[in-house]
Amino acid sequence: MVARRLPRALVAACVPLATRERILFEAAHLFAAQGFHATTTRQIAEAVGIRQPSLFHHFATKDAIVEALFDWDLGLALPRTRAVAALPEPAAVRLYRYLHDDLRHLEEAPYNLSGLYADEVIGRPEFAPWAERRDLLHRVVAGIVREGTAAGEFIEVDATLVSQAIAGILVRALTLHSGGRAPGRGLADEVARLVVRGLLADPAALEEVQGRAALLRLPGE
Amino acid sequence: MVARRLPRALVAACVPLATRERILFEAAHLFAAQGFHATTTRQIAEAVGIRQPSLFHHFATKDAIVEALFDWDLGLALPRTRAVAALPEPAAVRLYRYLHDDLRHLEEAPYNLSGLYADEVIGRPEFAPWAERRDLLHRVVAGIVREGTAAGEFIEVDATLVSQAIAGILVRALTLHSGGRAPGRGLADEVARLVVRGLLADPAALEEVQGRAALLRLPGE
DNA sequence: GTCTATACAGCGATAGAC
DNA sequence: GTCTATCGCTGTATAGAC
Repeated sequence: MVARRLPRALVAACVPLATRERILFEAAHLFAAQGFHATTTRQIAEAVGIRQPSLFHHFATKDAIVEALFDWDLGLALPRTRAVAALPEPAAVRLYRYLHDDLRHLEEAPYNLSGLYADEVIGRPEFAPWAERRDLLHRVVAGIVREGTAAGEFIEVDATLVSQAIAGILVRALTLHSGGRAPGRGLADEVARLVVRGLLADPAALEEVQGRAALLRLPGE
Repeated sequence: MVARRLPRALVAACVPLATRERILFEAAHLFAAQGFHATTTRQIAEAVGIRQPSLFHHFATKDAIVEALFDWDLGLALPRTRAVAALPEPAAVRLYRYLHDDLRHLEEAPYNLSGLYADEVIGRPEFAPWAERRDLLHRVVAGIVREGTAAGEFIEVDATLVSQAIAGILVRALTLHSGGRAPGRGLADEVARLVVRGLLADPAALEEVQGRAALLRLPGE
């Protein structure tokens, strides 16, 4: 799947994707820019280059488009995060690796996913299963932070607050990235360094943490 | 204005506010929970206890409600932040004070403002003046960070990335708070400590920074 | 698989009585 | 200042031809 490593604009311009994929691509971008409710099915259809009713041949409802995007994102991120969290490594290393991988995943995504995690979307009762999975992911992250504090690696902090702050940073960093920042310039490492350094009882340990995180082998890789 | 220091639920239940204020209060909460576009004028009216057309006696349009909320928030935060940024103090002290004051402002707000800063609202062309003011505030914050790095107080970081990360944390911390966390439990200081510690070249200086920030006297106080 | 035509519900906003 | 009644528009989704 080399397409995921190319700049999004190139993908959109050159690669002849299936209509279903192009709907997901254009819908995600419009959701990110305008919000879900402000984006009409007519706008999505126009961006794809088809008529509005033709959308409904590929997705039964507008909500189904959102579900497909959630599935693509959380369906991958949640198992991977749990795998990282379960490794027999220091909490700082696991947290670093989680941050790095999540940011890379968002950076390399063919879709701009930053519009999905606003309360107006994921907070709707119809999407409650996805909200649960997101909360579960936050709890896994909070668990790593709590273990790090207990082990003396991290300072004393409210782990829930930290996991929420991380969620806020990730969404926001993504917005910045999709706003034109060159991908691959090290955003993933830059953010991971910033967050982990702020938590480490001994910030001088950051370099070793980053090095060990980079060497981690996840199950199935 | 002692009402601002009471829990919001109490305010809503006991204090007989003017209709205009109650519209702002209920609209802000609905915008935060559902998003702007998903919130209908009928829902706002129902929450206030009047009929839908009666809203338009107090606000000419639905957008005018949003404008009033932006004015209440940014109209106060922007001048205050600029005043803090201009003080002859170390960057760490100014950043700490900004974070603390902004969080207190959000905590004590009679309105839940977390719904306004989603792209679907502030990104709309009609609200471009408010987006400009928000961006200006971010640039002021980035300026403090940049000065801190230049002075050797802060580590080497991308100041724009940091200001975006801070924006993400603030919105998210607010969501957490409005979700039932007890106010006044030190959220403002907890978040400010976390962020400033992550930036300080010498994290041990945090205690002194916090102490000096608390003693800062702003012009006109 | 895409089209034209259209159903039909819900939206913001207005008119005018009280 | 609030009400009832209603307008005009836009939204999602469907029907059925090609």
